[in-house]
Amino acid sequence: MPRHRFPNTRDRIERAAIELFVEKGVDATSVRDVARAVDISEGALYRHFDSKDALVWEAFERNYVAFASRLETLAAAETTARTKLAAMIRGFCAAHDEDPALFRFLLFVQHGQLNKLAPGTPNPVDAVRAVIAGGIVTTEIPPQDPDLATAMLFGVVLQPVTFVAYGRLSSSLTSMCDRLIAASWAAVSTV
Amino acid sequence: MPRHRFPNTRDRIERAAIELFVEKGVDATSVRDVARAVDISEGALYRHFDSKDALVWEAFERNYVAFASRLETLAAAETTARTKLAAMIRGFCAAHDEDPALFRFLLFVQHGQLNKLAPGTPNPVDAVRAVIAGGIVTTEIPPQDPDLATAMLFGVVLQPVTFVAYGRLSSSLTSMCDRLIAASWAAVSTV
Amino acid sequence: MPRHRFPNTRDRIERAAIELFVEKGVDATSVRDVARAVDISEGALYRHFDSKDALVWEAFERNYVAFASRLETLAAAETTARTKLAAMIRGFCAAHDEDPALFRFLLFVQHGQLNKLAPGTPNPVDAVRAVIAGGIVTTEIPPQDPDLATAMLFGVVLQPVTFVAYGRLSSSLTSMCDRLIAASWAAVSTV
Amino acid sequence: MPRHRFPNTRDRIERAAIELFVEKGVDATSVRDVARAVDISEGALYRHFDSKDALVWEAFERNYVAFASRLETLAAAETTARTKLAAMIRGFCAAHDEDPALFRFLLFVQHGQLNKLAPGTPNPVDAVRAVIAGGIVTTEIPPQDPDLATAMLFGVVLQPVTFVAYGRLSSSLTSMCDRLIAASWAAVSTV
DNA sequence: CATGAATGAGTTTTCATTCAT
DNA sequence: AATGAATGAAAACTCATTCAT
Repeated sequence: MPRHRFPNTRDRIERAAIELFVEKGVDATSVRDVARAVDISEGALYRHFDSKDALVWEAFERNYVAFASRLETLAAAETTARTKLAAMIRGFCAAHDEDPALFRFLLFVQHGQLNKLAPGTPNPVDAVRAVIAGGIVTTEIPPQDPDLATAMLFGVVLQPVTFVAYGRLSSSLTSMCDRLIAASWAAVSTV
Repeated sequence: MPRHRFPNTRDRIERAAIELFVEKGVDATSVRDVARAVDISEGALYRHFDSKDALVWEAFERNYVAFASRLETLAAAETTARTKLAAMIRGFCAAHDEDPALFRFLLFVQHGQLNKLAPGTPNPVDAVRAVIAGGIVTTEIPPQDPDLATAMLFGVVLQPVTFVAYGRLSSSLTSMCDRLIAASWAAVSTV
Repeated sequence: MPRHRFPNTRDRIERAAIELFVEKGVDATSVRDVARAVDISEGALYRHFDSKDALVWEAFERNYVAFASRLETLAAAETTARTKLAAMIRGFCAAHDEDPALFRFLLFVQHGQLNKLAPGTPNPVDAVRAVIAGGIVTTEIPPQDPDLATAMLFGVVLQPVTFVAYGRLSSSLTSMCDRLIAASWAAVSTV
Repeated sequence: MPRHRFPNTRDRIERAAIELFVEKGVDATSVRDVARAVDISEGALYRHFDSKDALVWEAFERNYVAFASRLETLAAAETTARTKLAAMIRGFCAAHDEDPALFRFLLFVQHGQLNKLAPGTPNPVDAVRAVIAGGIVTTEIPPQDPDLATAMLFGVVLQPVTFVAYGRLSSSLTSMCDRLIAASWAAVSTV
């Protein structure tokens, strides 16, 4: 049951904001920039969001939690740590290729907001970490600091995205996905 | 080779700026913030830097190139791709632990400036990429896209730094260094 | 003689506005504040008042004139200047205690509007002044500037209200009423 | 030892602000209005005051406390409650006639700020109240609530100022001063 | 070299008011 | 009557930069 039938102003604002935030950064994007992109007045924007901060936060939180849930669902459909991680990495690649701007907003522009989420809220970092920690328990993955393993896996998957963003890699993450899965598993398994 | 034996005003400005840039972001750091941190007037700052942009750029470029040279020197002292990469990763870890603020400024806050460097200027990305490309030529490293391999290696090394920054990992990168070397090599070798 | 037996929207708006105006001041009270207090939309408020200024003015004028008439009626029932003034001061005290917010709105928040009333419109200042001027003519009150005498009487009666508002005096004016009457008469008689 | 030799910008801002605040009210006076009156930019004003609130507060506090001290000095030079009060009322009248705008700013526009002063700070209300309370102790003044007596005295003295402001009385308070003294004493003595 | 006052454009936000539904 | 989205002007405030001293 969507809030409105067709792309409403609120969603259009959020969308334009995400694109500008990724392009220029949050601080360098003014409320005026966003309003212009949506072709409404600045005042009208405040009917839909209490403040610029609220706009940033709401654009982040909803999508971030949704992405985490998506990852969790993908993992739940698999049985081993290895296949769970593979499914999740495929989820990262698919999400990136479906909507690179949103992906970069969530994982780069606003990733520092992660610790502002209410504790226990689903998030991609904890989703991956839980699978890795589980894999260590079942000995599928050698004993090690699960946080470090999580960091390395994120690095293998996300750093190529920044190379894409700066034109050093071509834009489809999916096309590299098998490689990212293999490399991630190797990184996590080699202690 | 410092310009003066004791920190001069210019260096104190650059130092304070880097710390503020890392803490709050470049846009959110005002010239006033920097001047206050150094306890000089705003006007005085302009005796040393033409503009805020110039301050940001000079703080970035000099240190970034110096770091790249350091990495290249470390690599040059080794003979195989594997030992070159290991030495460079040790260089990353050492640089981070010596000066985390500078490291994060160069590799995160301003990494997007990389493509504003004059082509051919030494930089860490090309330094690593060159070794990987060489290793592929000598068959030490399996054939693959050297940019993707470079991205993955950077990811393995840098992502843990962001986990350190957000308190998810303890602060010494050096203590994880051997692990990062092994994991990087595994990631790069597993195609 | 209320327009309707139960408070209609217009009256509820006026009432809420008066309370907010007294609490925060007219300028600091937004149309939105008023609309929220009455739980209607901002647009709806404009069905009942042409503008914020009109709301302020109508809330003032009607009640101010009504209060003046009430004072005049009280005075008319007495025969001497002294008893007329006493009756009017009792009227002030009763009006305050019945509805302190309205009283303060009329006599403090908007008292500066007094000179915007059409000349000849009944108002408390002229009501009191007329009795004092009459008392001077009949020699009940010693000869003096009737405006100054009016000012002093108003001061004796109204200043305690501000002390009540700031918590320096307890809230019932009626309980001090005899004292105010005696003091006013003394002030006006001592030349 | 003034802060600067000649009328400096800070003082000119404060002065212009007081006049505008009295004329239009604090809320209705914008920072732009003040800056224009002093013929500086809005930004420049913020070099001298942290905020509009700070401007209002600093303009109030310093002058209010100075006025209170002046009253206390006048009272201290007299020996009886009656002569102390007379001296203070002369002080009110003189202060008004010297600078009506400042007087009205302190005693009307911002009088509600009184309870934001740090407890124990000299202020006109407490100065008058102390003399009245003392007079009750020495039986110069009949037993009564000293707060009510203070309120009435303030009323007798201040209400004529509002009548001056609205053109109902001529502008010199000093010319009415003996009358105000007599009336105040009568009001306070008649219980 | 350094200061501190000044500027003007820009920021986020609020507000009274309008109007299609 | 009522709503809620929209507007445009104005509010308070910040900022990079300049310049006389």
